[in-house]
Amino acid sequence: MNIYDIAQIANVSIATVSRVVNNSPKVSEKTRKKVLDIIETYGYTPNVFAQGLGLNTMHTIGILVPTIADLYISRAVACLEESLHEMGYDIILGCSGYAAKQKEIHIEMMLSKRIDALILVGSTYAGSDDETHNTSYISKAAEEIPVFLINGLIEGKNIYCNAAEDYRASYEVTTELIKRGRKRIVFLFDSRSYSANQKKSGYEHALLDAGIEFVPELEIFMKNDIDTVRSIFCNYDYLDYDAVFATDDAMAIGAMKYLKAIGKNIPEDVSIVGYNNSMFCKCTSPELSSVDNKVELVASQTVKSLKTVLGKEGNVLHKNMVACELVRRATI
Amino acid sequence: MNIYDIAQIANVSIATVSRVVNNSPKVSEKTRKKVLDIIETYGYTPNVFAQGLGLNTMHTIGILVPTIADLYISRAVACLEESLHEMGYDIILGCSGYAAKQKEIHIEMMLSKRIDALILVGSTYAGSDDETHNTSYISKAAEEIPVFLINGLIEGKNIYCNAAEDYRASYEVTTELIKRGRKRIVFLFDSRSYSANQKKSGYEHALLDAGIEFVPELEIFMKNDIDTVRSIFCNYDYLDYDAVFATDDAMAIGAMKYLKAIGKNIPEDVSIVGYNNSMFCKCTSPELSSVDNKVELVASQTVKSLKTVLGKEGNVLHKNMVACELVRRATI
DNA sequence: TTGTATGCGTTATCAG
DNA sequence: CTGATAACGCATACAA
Repeated sequence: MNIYDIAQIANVSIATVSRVVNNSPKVSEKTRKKVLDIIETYGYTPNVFAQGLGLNTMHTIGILVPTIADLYISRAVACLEESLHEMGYDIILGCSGYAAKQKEIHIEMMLSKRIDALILVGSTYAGSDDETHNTSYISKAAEEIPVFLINGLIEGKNIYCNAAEDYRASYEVTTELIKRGRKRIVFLFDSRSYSANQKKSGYEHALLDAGIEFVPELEIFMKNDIDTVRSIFCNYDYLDYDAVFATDDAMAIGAMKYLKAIGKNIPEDVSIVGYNNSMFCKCTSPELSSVDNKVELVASQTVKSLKTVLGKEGNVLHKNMVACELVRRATI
Repeated sequence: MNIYDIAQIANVSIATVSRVVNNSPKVSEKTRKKVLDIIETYGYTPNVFAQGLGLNTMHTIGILVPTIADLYISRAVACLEESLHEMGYDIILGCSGYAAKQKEIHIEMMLSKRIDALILVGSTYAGSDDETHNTSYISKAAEEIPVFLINGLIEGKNIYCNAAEDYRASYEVTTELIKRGRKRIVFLFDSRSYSANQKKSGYEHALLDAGIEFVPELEIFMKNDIDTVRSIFCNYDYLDYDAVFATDDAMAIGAMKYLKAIGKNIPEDVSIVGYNNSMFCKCTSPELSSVDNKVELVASQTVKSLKTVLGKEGNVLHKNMVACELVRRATI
């Protein structure tokens, strides 16, 4: 069933049918109704490929994530999908992992699908997880369609960034720990991504400003996995720390489990703060204090930017930051 | 840059370019190389819309989920995406929520995008979450393309089901609890979906077979949310239970938090078992015992089915079950 | 092995 | 307000 069939049955031209389908105002009510009825009874749906061929768009947004099996990312995608769906867009989802090569391949695949815009979720797309440290493939994509980063920052035309103020949040958390008398704060991180660097920097500056000695050994790079962290944490007893601040909740929980296992009291002996304010925080006892980096807010701001960019209505800030908030539970 | 441009530059016909692009064997090596070089230098990419128009496919698979912000579902999608991407498919993701109306709308939107197959993740698509109890919209979709259910069971042509053996798992868990001396086992569930029903049935039959009285009040329907469960659980003290078996980890954790708060010892006073074996299990203390329903396995089996159905190679079982496994941690 | 011609189902332009 | 017709870019049957 195509537009010709409908036209023939309705005794009109395909142009008229097309107008009816596309809600063109220049169709008489009578004709419109007649055509609409026939479309209804015969169950006609326009062929998106043919539409796409002419319009060069299929009303589709690409969302690329390192992995969807991550609480922070999946929340972001959930939020994005909801708004975009309401706007009539479909989502093409890609999970690229963290390797540059696969990121490029995925973006290329999406571009070839003629998406209307690309959303990159996670700071891995703005950072230096791999040796190349190269984000030129993103700039290249931005030559064809607008690119939106969530929690990443890349300069460039047609690239729009929405991110949490991780530097500030990290600075404030560290400052609060210091105010509470903590002097040897372990900083756990699992990547060299843009946001990880921001967090690290905030941590370091807070120490500096408070006149606390910065001990490089206290910054520990490790895998973001509860069991891994827990099992290797015994290697760091010698550090004699009184607080742990992690760039992700899972690492904080791994540390907490180790500390509890060796009989430490949380937070009396060691304060612990995680990041992302994920559901995990509610599972532990004591419940984990964590930085809420406002995924939903960042996501909805991203959609807002996207809307105005695609609608060509007015200007859009290249960079859009949202404030985080430390959620104090029982580990601080 | 289209096929005509390339043809002109290479001094061949568009047919030849097309053949080169599609790896047709009937092109001389010399011509192939020449065309390939030009394609490379000019950065030509076939227009998927034009391809789709002729072939009526864009090599795209639709994945519909109630929500992607769920650990079980996002793991399933992660697994699906990986395999499908390798096979050259792109993913169109939809988050429908649990209401029938939205499910239908989403499926319709996907069908209009001419996806090659539809994967429905979660038993909500096979159950009776809403009054209508109607899955005819799925059968209708199956008239156009193959539909694959993950953790759902619907009879019908062109519908293929892959699910965990929830009935058996639930039966076995309940039996194990009984063997350990538990007699009043609370069963927590949050939906009337297919798999929830299976679990409930397994629970009931295990009681029956063990000669334990089945107490309807012990089957409690509630929202699948840690805080909610925790806060309403005080209403059930009168039930005098000695075990809690939940159809999702979050509910189990909510119950556990309440029990710990009122001073119960886990598992001495009350045994607790969750479902899905999610990351949450690792966060609690004591760590939560939970049924591993093998998401990754179910997902990869689904992809396998999809592959043979789309490849029209041989028969595919309409129903494919995989065994679960109780992961014993510290709450049982 | 290569080229020609046609169809795929729309949208858009232009003329009526 | 309506209709005829030309793109849109590719795959493919058929011809050479």
